[in-house]
Amino acid sequence: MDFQPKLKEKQWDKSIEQKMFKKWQEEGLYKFDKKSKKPLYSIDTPPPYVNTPIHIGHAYTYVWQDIMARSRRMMGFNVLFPIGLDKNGLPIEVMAEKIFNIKMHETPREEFIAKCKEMLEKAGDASLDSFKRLGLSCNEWQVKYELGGRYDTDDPEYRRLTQETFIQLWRKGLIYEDVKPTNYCPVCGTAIADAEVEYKEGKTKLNYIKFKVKETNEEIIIATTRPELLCSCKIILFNPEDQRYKHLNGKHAIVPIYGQEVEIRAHPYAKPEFGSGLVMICSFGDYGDVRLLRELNIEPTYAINTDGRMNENAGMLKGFLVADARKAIIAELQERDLLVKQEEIDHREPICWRSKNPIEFVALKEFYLKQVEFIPQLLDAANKMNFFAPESKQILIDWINSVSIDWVLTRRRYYGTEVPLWYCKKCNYIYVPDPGKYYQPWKEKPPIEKCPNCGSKEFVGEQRTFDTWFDSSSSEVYILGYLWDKKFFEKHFPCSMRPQGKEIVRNWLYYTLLKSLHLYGKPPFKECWIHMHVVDEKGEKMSKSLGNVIDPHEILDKYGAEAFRIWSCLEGDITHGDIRCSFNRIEGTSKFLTKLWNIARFVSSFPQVEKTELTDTDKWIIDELYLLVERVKNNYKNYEFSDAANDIRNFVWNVFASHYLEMIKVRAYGQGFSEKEQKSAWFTVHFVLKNVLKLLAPIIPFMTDYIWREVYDKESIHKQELPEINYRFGLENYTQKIIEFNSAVWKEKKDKGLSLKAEIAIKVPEELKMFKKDLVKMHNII
RNA sequence: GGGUCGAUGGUCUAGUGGCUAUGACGCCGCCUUGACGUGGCGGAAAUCGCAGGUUCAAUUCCUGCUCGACCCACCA
Repeated sequence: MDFQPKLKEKQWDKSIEQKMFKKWQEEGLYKFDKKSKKPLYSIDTPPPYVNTPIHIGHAYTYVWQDIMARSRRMMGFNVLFPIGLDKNGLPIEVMAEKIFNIKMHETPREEFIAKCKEMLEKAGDASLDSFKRLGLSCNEWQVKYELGGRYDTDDPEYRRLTQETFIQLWRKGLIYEDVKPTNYCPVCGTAIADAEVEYKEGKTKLNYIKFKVKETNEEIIIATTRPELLCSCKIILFNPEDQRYKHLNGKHAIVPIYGQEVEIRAHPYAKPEFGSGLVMICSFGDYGDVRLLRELNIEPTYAINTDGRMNENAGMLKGFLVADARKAIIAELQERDLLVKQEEIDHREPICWRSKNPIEFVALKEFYLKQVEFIPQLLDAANKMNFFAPESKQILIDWINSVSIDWVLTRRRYYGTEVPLWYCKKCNYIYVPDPGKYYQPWKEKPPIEKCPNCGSKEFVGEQRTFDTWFDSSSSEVYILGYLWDKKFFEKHFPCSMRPQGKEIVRNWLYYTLLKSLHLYGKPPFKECWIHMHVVDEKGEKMSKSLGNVIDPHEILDKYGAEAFRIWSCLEGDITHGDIRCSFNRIEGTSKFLTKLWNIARFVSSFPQVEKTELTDTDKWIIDELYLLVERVKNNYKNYEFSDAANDIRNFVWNVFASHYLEMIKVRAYGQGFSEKEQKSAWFTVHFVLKNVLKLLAPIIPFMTDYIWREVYDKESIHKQELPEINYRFGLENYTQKIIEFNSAVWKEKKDKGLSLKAEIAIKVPEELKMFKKDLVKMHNII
């Protein structure tokens, strides 16, 4: 009998991948079925920034999300797996400013927005192409405004949702307006949230300045890094334990140059060992100042304006930029012999996460969302979500516990979701529109004729936009169809899964939790998968400045998506720690693809037959398969894809191929065995292959589907469920012994310089007697 | 400064209070074996980050340190 494999080529052809992807799209394989009776599994994927190409970390984590989607689909869930693109906020504006060489605040708003759109248009959807090459099984790639649809965060519909959440929060009394010292980036020209503040290590000068004590006329020395803020000095502190200054308690100091009298007081904030042990508290030099003036209930004097320049409170420094003001005041102090010395010190400066410029504290009237008073509820809700890995939950808990002021919602930017408010020109009544429409108050009239309060017909539209995280933190509401199918939303909220990076727990996950708790009274997700980072060979973060960033396109071009996907599982588990990648091994891990391919080729050369009475060897491998299936299904359930992949590889290569297939080869060819025994082998090889393909389908979807369709079925493997093995024979304990025996025979032949086909006289151990016939034929034992 | 996590052959990983520490990639040697040389068999290669401690016994438990990642923080 001549056996012809159904798979002709000797290895996987990666050019098939994109053909398969196209076929999947044509078939609508992953389209979301709203009417499905299956339980829903919804994934709130992180929308990547549209204008930056995806890097290796993205590729890795989106592949893992795809494995989540595919494995849940094969576990019988109706999977909602939409893809979004983030097109909101500062990064878009900054990019547009750079490309067109314009300044936002010097450009008419309409025109600036048009420029942003033009830029986004040009940038295209490059990152989506990468995702398609990786084979992600998202429901839709282009269709918008429906369940499973692709979305952009600057879609008018998305913005309508953002505005609706604001209106609801407003009506619940959770939003208020207040003047507070606010983190402000003079370069971006906007208030920024605590979560947007970064720190930069650097050197700065600590200036020792002479003050006079009013009551005693004695000279005291105060060290400061912010001499330009002398004008806003409010109080001077020393440590209660500091004997040097005890006598000054309750006395007053006269601030040099400006002459205001400020109290001197004991307070533990002052550290005796720093500077002179005396610290001046200004409004505001840093977070310490903000906290202390709040604590001591002292009215601040703001010295810096929103343009980053000193104001009239700074007297002679008025109009200077902060950095220039510092130079000028130091020169003035030297002139008047008030500067004792300067020391260079290391310190950490708060900077804006986007512009990387130092932030200042300025007085701004902004809208706030209440969060501080909800910390116990937030902790409670956080604890109701299931985290993978469990220890990741601590990142969220720690952040919640550190929240100390409410969330500043408003930004003075253009390319963002508008705050939907109008103000009555006459009586300042704040008009909040009904939800249901996307509002642009800066260029539209309000949807009412006259002020409900005073009857005036003149309104001013709100100019500000929201913090981008205010948009992002409703993504799970958006994808669950809130805007288009409230019933569906209500039935399926909370969302099943939030996959995201550990670095944005404090904003994306936290803010989503906050809004969800405020609006729906429960946590937004059932499960959160928090991933660590892909780092370079040395364990260091990949960044453009270090030049160690790896573009996944190189790998996709060279090895294909399947190689990348199997590598991303075999390389390690990004849930528990950073992944240190070394790409010289991607070639090695992808060898498994070739092995699997050839196993399938071999198996495909035998006829597919009905189950007959099985031989013991066949029963044994099915027992092994059963155990594998149970372990892998459990791995999939718990998102342990690395364990699953390694386990499957080990079974397929080191048990099934190396031992089982070698043992049954002669029988499958039918030499010296009955037809019944031959058919038992035929049945078993296909049975194992079919189930192995199903187990691997979430990880390597292209190749498994290709083999499946060539060998088994016209319909995609991705319509199958994970295997359910109903046979048990109790023979799994023999595996180790079989492997040992075979290895011993091979070694013996090798040691004797014999060909593997050569006859050999060796005794099959008594305990392996049930496999004796196969073993004898396999090794040509005489 | 504080917290969390990580560190196992050249590389990536498994693992455990106790025989000669798992597997893979790479490397070296040998081998056509009716799927696969993108294969098979064999081999070399690790004082399990460093220094202490607990224990009869530690890679595994404890303490300190170094390095890396992430987060937090009020040192002017």
